[in-house]
Amino acid sequence: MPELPEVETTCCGIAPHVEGACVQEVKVRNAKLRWPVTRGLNAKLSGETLLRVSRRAKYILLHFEQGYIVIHLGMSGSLRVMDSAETAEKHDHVDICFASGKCLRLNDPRRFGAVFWVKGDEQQLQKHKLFNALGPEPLSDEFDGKLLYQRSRNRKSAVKNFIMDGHIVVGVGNIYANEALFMAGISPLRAAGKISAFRYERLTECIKQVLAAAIKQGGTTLRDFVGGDGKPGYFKQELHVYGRAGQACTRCKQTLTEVRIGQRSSVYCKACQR
DNA sequence: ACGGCCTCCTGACGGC
DNA sequence: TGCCGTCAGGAGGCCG
Repeated sequence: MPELPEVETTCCGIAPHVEGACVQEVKVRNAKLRWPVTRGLNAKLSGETLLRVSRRAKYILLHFEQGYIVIHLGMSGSLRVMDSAETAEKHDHVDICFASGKCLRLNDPRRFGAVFWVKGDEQQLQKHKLFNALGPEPLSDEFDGKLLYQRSRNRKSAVKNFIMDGHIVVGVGNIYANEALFMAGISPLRAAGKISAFRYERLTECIKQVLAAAIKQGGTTLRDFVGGDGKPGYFKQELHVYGRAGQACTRCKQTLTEVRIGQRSSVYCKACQR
């Protein structure tokens, strides 16, 4: 499941191959993604230059003169740069083909992903319903312990849900929420409003650390995002709790506990996390 | 404003 | 071998 590090790595991986490229054709084989793929993309973008690739939260932004193609990978999506002539396989839903003969191809088995057009400049994008209420980027200076502390006052929800709420901070998915809470020694079940400023400082640092480590590791797998051989692999970062329910805590050896918080699997150590 | 649940979808997996 | 039920999971939408 693409988490922020995979999305970031995808952006970095594709950017050198598509920035400055001229769109020849946009092929939509299946428009039924999370939302219908914007109609008329081919007519709108043929002949236009892809100016820049960037990212906001887990949305990948392809900048054009008149607006943005916004891509979300959902749970199972991947983007690769390949020859346009390469036969499309099952779940290859959208191609953005360039005059160079290369294309950007979206594969998404579960179709929780999205491809849509937002007209206008950056200000217009910011005003978009999906972007106007987003919290800061987790790796930015704007995201700090003070912010988490202040915004969590009087909140009764579990801290794990709190840090996964994109209105508070973007890009913290299930895997890294679990890992950061383990690293910070905080129970995922603890009420967000009952955590001290001191512990939020620590949690903030842990979130930044796990994400930065994963992104750094992603840099070594950049080649996976280019070419037709297989699908991009996600990072096999050493995980301390996620997916390890029933196994021994790497710190104290006690058996890790699994609970469901907000329909999501959460694994933690009852001894190390309070 | 907040919290909790629902929904989209398919591959993987377990049971028989 | 095959069929069927079950489940995960990002995150917006909706309801109370």
